[in-house]
Amino acid sequence: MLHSHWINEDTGMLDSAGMDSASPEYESVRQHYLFSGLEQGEFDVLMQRASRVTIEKGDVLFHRGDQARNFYYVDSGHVELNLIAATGQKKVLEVLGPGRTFAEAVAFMREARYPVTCEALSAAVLCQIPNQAYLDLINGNPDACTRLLSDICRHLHARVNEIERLTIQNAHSRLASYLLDHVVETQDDEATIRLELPKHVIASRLSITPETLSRLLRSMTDDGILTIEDRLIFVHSLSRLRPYD
Amino acid sequence: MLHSHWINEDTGMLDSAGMDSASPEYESVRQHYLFSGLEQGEFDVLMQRASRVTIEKGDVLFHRGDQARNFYYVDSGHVELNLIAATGQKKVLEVLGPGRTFAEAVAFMREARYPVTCEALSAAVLCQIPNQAYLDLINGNPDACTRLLSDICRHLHARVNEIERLTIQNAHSRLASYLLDHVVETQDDEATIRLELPKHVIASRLSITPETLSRLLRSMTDDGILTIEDRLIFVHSLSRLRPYD
DNA sequence: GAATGACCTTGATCTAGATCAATGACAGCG
DNA sequence: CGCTGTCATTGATCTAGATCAAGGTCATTC
Repeated sequence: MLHSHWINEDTGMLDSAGMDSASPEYESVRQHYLFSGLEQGEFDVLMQRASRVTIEKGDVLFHRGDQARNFYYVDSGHVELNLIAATGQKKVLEVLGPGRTFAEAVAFMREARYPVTCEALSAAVLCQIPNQAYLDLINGNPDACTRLLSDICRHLHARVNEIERLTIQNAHSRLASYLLDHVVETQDDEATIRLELPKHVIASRLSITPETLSRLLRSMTDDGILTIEDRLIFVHSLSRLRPYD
Repeated sequence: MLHSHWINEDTGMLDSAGMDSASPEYESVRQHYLFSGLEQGEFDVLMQRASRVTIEKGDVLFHRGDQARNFYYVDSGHVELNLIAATGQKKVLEVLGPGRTFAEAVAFMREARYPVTCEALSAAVLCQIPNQAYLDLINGNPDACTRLLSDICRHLHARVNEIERLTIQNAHSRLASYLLDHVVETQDDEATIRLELPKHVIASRLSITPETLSRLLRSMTDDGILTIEDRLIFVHSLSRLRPYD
């Protein structure tokens, strides 16, 4: 279940605590590029219509097909956006941590329904912003509108890349790309990678099974390309990892 | 090669014939929802900066990674947007016919490069519109901006669906979905489908090989679900086709 | 009317990755 | 403490779909 200062479905107003932009805890929201271009007054109005949602690990924030009335900013914790097949197979599209927004693109569809399901990977605190509140704001704010366009185009671009990865790359290359995307430290031909997510989540992100992920990593260590130590991976030869990418 | 009244790369102005909005041949462009909301004066300005491009079958309009300075409206013919792997494999993302626009989403990225390659499937006539011309226009036209947002979100949505098809559906279901999307006539449990594209293009669109497509259609006819007659497919039992979807 | 080339089909074989099944390694908890 | 649940590994097997190879059907061109 969701444990939250929940928004009243009918009035769109807060049931309990509202968000006060003066409160330092929402300064982080203010920094996000979707909001940074707003006047302080505009931002205040927006935050008055926003609310705070606390969810526990495994909670579902919304299901695919639900009416989309809000979008979200992640304060703390992690959530995943996934697709679930009739057969029960799950594909993780994206994992979002603090500072990221999601579902903002859905706000602008007429018959707005979430195209994905959102599930918490850990306890998380979110800022929930009604689509209409934001729409009211950018109507008459061409600057914010252009920024939003650019934001959504980046998403679109990311999806095109994802389709490419799925169709013209194999599991091996997808893993290599993923690893190269998560390097935390590098020097010469070596690098250190920190796996922030449980392996089975990474597997789903890469559209492979946990077994296959395990075997791929195994074969890479056997080939001497890398060493695994708990959640840390040491790449000994970036030049041998990269060709797969 | 491209045979066109080509736009001058440096000045962004026409080398030869410009587009005159008064000319009846551009009325179709005017109808498109990206332009229908514009004032006549705005539209005229836009068309003065647009140009006409004629391409032959197999011509490449732009390559993936090229600087994106224009987007396009299809007057006649068909073009495909594809991705090509290092190994030479090709994946067709989308096929566009008369009345469709493409690459408009790229206009709003800062470092704008085409994320796909555009190739003509047949001789085609396109209307080429400089991104900047359209950007100038919607700057100060919140209505056009919102419509554009909605357009791009629909694209985004389509990509999410595509990813779903690729990851949690198999080739059989993808074909079924494709067929159901291309029904031209239906009654009761039967339907007629017209294949507008060569089978190998359809195959790539579905991310399968032509051989597999041929075999899948074969097995469906063997099962009595459908009959194929040249480019026409008669579905005898939609209820047996649909479950795959 | 042979020749070329674009499509499509069909068969034989191969393979990446899934699935099924068993076992470990831990963490939390009564 | 042993118990239960979660996560990861490893092996054995299976399979969807790719790849390779060979024809077959047209339309176009010389």
